[in-house]
Amino acid sequence: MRNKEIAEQFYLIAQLLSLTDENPFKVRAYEKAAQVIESLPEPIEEISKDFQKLSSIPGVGKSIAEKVIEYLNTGRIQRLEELRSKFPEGIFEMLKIPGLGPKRVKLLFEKLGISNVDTLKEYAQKGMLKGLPGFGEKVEKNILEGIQMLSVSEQRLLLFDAIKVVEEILGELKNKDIINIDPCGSLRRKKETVGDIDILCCVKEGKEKQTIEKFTKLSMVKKVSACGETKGSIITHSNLQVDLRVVPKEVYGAALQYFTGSKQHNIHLREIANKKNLTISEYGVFKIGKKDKPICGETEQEVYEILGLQYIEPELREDRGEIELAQQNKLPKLIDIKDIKGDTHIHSHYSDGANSIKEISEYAYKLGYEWIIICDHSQSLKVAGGLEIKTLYKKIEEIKNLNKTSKVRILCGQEVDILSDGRLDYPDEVLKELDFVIAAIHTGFKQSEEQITERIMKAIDNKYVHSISHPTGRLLNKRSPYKVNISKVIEYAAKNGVMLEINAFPERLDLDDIHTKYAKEHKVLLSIGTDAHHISQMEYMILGVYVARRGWLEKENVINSFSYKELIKYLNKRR
DNA sequence: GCCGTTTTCGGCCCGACTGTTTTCAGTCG
Repeated sequence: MRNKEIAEQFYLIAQLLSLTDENPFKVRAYEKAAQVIESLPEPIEEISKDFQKLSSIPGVGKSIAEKVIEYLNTGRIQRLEELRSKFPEGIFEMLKIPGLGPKRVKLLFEKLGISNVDTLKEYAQKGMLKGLPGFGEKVEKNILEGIQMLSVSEQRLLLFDAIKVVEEILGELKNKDIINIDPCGSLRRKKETVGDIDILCCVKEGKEKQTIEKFTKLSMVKKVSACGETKGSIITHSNLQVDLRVVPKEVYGAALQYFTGSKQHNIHLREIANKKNLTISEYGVFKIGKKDKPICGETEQEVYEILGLQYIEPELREDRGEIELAQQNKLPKLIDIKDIKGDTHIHSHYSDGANSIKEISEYAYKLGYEWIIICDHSQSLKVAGGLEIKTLYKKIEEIKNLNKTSKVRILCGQEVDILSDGRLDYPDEVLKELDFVIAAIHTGFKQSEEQITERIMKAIDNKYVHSISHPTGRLLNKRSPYKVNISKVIEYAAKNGVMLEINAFPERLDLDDIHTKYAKEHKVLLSIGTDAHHISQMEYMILGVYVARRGWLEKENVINSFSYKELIKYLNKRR
């Protein structure tokens, strides 16, 4: 699957074009195409076999389609090479400096010949940028600070960590002057990682400025980058940017909609608005030409309604077809945390978990679950305390006994290693004694795409395997997925009635949203497993539900919504 | 470069803040 790689080429073209005098909309067109290609669940190399199909992808026209083909055939794009030859490599790094955009980078390059960050730093330190049009004392200082930032924070924050930060901010900020306060942006859309944090609020009249000032003095603030009448922007000690916007109550919904994004979703909405002779901003929906009073905007629902759209849940707002479905009133009814009746992947102290099965079952009861599945590691995974067959039988016995008194039904499962040759880590006569088997790859990450894909498909062939755990093996910010043709795995799982897991561990979230949606389209059932190694981690379930929602799943698509009776019926049918 | 129930040409989302400016350009989201 080369979608990311190809999208990257178009992002580069867009960046370089922004340095030229080209039509800015051309830049946007390349960016849009890159985003669309990045979000495709199918390998673009497959789609490209049919030029018609490729060029009919919204945002991909004839010219970009040709470039995709060119890249697939030759490994390069002529247009990109031309652009590259005009600008040195160091330019890309300069474009990453916060506060420095294409216009100024171009100016620096053309007037002073500056083409990398180090040179820029020298010039700025010596005060040699002043005098260029638009460059003053402050700009010089901001560039130096921007360079500082560049070296420290490259990574995006895990959703789970971002949620914690927001809780802290809201806790400090809340007082009687605040009427409403909500995190927006990618955090509200529950994206797997978050680049910065946007918070929206409305306050009692006359308290706007005061609220922003209080925000810029929070204990976590390292630097205040903006402090105006309606907006404050800070950098925290951990180099995270947090923005606060204050808006009037009458247009809170319009602002919430606007700041939730995504950018592409909003652009699409505004195009629809324009066709209806309307215009939308964070201050409401207006008739074109009548900017004095908004038609509506107190709630998000109103905004969608006036555009002739069904309300769209934040998790869907990525411009991946949700707007078209909303026009036809055909949006999926997304699964909710309340639909969850059990967890399919919890480790106990039999392997590397911290708690006993009894403790886990008691905690599950507190969470309101009907059932849980205890999946420990299998015998070859020695570092994680993988269970020898003898111990596994002891575990089966213990669960049988616990079930006599337990308030939640406990199923005995195992997370069984898919060995490097595709065999499973227990023989069939052992597997058949288990209620639930999830198969997973923990070794041989370096194998080729063919090998890994084959391994997983072989595991799917085993009639005792119910689900494939963390199907791509990625760790956010740490490790790329192993090379696996995941769309092929999804199609094969569909054919064989095997589930795929949405692993809800904060740094996994694997499957991701895009392939979860692809799995649904192929009628694959998903299992959400927290992979908890401590009972407190069973709360990660919500993260799995977020992925499911971003993948358009309804409760029917997720085994965790099954009652105990339905679950057993389903599992027996499979055998 | 993309796209089309007004169009195959002429549009393409919208506003806040900053810094350098005397009315606006650049950047960001």
